[in-house]
Amino acid sequence: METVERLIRSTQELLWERGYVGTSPKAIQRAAEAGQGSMYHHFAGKAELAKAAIERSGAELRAAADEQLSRDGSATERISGYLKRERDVLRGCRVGRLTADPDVVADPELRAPVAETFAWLRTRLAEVVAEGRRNGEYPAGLDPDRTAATIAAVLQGGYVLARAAGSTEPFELAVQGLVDLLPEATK
Amino acid sequence: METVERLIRSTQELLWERGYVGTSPKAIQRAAEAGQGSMYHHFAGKAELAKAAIERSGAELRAAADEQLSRDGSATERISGYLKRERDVLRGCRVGRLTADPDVVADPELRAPVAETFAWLRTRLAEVVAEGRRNGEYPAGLDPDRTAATIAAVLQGGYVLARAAGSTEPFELAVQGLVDLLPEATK
DNA sequence: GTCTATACCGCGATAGAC
DNA sequence: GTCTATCGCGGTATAGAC
Repeated sequence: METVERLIRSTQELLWERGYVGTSPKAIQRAAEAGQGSMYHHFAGKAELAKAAIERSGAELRAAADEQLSRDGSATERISGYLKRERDVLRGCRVGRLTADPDVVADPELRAPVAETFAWLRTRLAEVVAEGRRNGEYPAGLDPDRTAATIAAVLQGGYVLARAAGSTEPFELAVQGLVDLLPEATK
Repeated sequence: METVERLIRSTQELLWERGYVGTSPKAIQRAAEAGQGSMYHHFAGKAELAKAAIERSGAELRAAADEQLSRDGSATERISGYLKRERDVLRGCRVGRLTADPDVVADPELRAPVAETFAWLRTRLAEVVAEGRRNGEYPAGLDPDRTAATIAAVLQGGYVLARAAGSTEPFELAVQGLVDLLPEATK
């Protein structure tokens, strides 16, 4: 694999694990098996490399979510499938995690890919809810944008509760609790 | 105010803002207007001080939540009141934020107060849901533990979405979306 | 493109004076 | 109890050789 690629992937992993403040150029170089000079040749500094890594992680999150949400089935089936797909719950969300980092939130260049990822996700979820509403699965009164935000929040919050507990259980409870609350098909 | 008290409160603020890795003893001393020797006289080190600060924040979170959840009103009214009480949404949750910190999650001493806080919160919310179920407000099939986890997750996830967007809007959408989904009183 | 050397600063803590 | 001095280490980057 080329150096640039190794640098980006190593940065993705470290940002996921330790966040932006907790990730040093030196640690990235070690993980990527790249030298100091090599890293600074390809990237202006930590921030620029982080930006590339965050964009990559955002793209991967979108692809994975879209894969689930574009399957066949009812809206609830697709949403439920997305929520329950295999996840490394205790590692948390690689994109959502970054919102805890003040340096990421404060820097427009770094926050942008995070913002875009969740904007896309909420829009995509709202489409699925709207489809369910159109075909009579959901009542006309169900607001797609609100429901989409709730679904995305349960996931992100589920990670928080799981990491707090040191167990995947609260995540699974939260997800199942949400699925329970989704309106049943009004056949 | 006494030195110890100033140290704890300053640490609470810094942990909220910058997390554990992002908070240095020097920054704490500056914020608390305490000297180096003073801090190390009262606390063995950064970890011990952080533990005291996290315990304090957890106690404050529990008190604030209990205040809302113990009011008069239906279960949905109390839950809704808790979700919609005034919050500094863009600052996020001072306790939930810590789950992003690998050093906190890895250290049992630091994770314990975080775990206990959310365990308490989920239990308290489950009580409210169970009360709503007993008095006929909620159907018998509604699972209190699941629903409680979902409510707590929506809050924590709402913060994540809001910070990602740089706006409180996704938080408010997620909360309202959840309230919409809660069963209406079967009168 | 990648290497090594160098720089400056802040981190987290200890030591001992007052 | 609080102060200043000191320590070893790592963060983040620049410079210039190869």
